[in-house]
Amino acid sequence: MTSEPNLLAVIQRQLNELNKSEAKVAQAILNAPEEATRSSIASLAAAAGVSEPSVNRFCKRFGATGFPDFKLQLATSLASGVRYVSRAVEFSDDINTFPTKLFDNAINALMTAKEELPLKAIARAVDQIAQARRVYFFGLGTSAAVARDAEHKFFRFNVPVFTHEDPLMQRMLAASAGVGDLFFFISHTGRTKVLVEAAEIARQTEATIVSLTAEGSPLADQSHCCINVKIEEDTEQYLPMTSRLVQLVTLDVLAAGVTLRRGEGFTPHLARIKDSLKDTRFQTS
Amino acid sequence: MTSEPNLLAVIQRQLNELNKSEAKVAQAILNAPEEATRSSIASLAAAAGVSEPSVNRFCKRFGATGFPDFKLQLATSLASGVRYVSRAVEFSDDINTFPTKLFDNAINALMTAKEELPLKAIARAVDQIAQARRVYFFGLGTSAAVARDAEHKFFRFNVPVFTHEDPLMQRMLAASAGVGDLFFFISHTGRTKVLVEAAEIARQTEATIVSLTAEGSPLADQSHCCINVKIEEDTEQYLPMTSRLVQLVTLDVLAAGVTLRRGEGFTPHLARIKDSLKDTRFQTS
DNA sequence: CTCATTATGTAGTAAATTTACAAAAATATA
DNA sequence: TATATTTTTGTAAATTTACTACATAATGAG
Repeated sequence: MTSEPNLLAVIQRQLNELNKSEAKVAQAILNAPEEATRSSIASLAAAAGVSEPSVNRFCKRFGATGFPDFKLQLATSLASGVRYVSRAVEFSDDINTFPTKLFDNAINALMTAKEELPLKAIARAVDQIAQARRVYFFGLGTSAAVARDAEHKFFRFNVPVFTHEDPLMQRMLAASAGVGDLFFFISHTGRTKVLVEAAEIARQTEATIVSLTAEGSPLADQSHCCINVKIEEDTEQYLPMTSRLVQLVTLDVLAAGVTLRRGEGFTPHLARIKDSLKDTRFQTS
Repeated sequence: MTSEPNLLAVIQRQLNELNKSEAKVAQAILNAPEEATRSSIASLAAAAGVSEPSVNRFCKRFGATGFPDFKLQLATSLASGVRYVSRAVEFSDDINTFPTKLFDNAINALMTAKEELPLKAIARAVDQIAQARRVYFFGLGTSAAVARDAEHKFFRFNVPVFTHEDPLMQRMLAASAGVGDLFFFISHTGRTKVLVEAAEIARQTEATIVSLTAEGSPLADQSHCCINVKIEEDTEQYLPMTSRLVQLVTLDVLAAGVTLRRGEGFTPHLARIKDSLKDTRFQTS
């Protein structure tokens, strides 16, 4: 089954590559998706201002066998509960609308990322992490929190893991790196100067450089392995919200990959770590 | 729209009360529901061994306006039913399966949380944060990274924000709190001793205590306001993965809530913060 | 057994969808 | 710039699909 998880997102993404009348159809559907699932090809054609065959061609372009099949896929996609592609919070929103919007945006971002996971890069990064003697997670701003989260995950693999938010520490550690050291840089844009500089410094050593960042960015250029996660544009203006979620889950994937690499015999080790926390908690009554 | 959660269950339940040919139709649909959504009224009638109008009548009996409408409802019902299943990573998984599983689990966790958002608690927490003179975000382990992330978001609101991972610092800060101070505790279980103790200490002051944790937990008991997000059980044994994502998005919701509270006039302030980062990045070529 | 009621199917009709083809627009080429 | 070629779009006819009205069959009551 190759049914797309979110048909609306796919339509949204391809909006530019459509020709005039197909774009009109796309817009009509995006405007009122639920209605589209209920309307006939004639009424949708009218709503979009195009002819009926244009609607039909549109449907086939998106992998449906025809209009009814398309409606079915659309309905299925909508049923998942994520209504719209990506909706910005507005000042007119109230408590009943904006929380849902934010959750929807987060879900959409993960769905989009999931569709285009760079599996080869991930596999390679797992290899490199599994072999590393020491791993440094470096990020700044929001990505610093992501790096911190990664640290909490990866230290479980018997590999010394370090995080530093201080750019000067990052530079110095990069400079003193050697064989077996792995620097893992996290950055949404891949253009943060001090981080890129740290990567440049590390690059001059024997260390391996992996980055979770935008393809083609200065940071990616410095990396032996770049994991480029498809980032749905953050629609909100001032807070990076969705990109870090994708980063976190991607790091989960890497952690799981390393665990699988270690094999079943590694489970007791993880269990011991888990047990060590037992006494820090109040028991469930 | 009062669409039933599971149309198949409804059909199953009414099976006895149907007359002969309607029962045949019901059986045909129950045997192959997915296929039914794709077939025409003629082929379904053939499959059931009845006439086309019988199928049509069957559809109307179950609240649909006709056969196409029924198919739509059926498809919707099938889609939403399959959604909420999270699957654990197994040692037999390979690179093509486990990344998808992890993303699916993350998506499911967010969808589940979205269904049962504690809007009143969220609204209250927004109120309290918006009025606070000082906000402390405290978490330990994975939640420390979440707290760090929150710090990065909330400092934008002109309110002094602090995070400390050190339990001793947390205790001391809690002890010296006063009116206008808000302690925001983040904990998946709500049972981490040192965190609960810090909350108890803070509780003896004039400070406000908000927590993002499990309902009914010791930590929740200490809080003036507890935001209980529905946590899909982490199926993986050793790494808390999905719960922190829900926490992060919930904090995004709170941040957005505070922004909306501040009103449109606040936008320039946020823009200034954003601009301040401009020179830290390499320009896009 | 007959009548009334309900259930089911037949056939025709209306609607919706698709196909084939032609006109129009856009693009490339001379 | 004019012409040829390709792509896009619409028209109209063909086909498939769904629905309605009505007739027949089955069921049950008196």
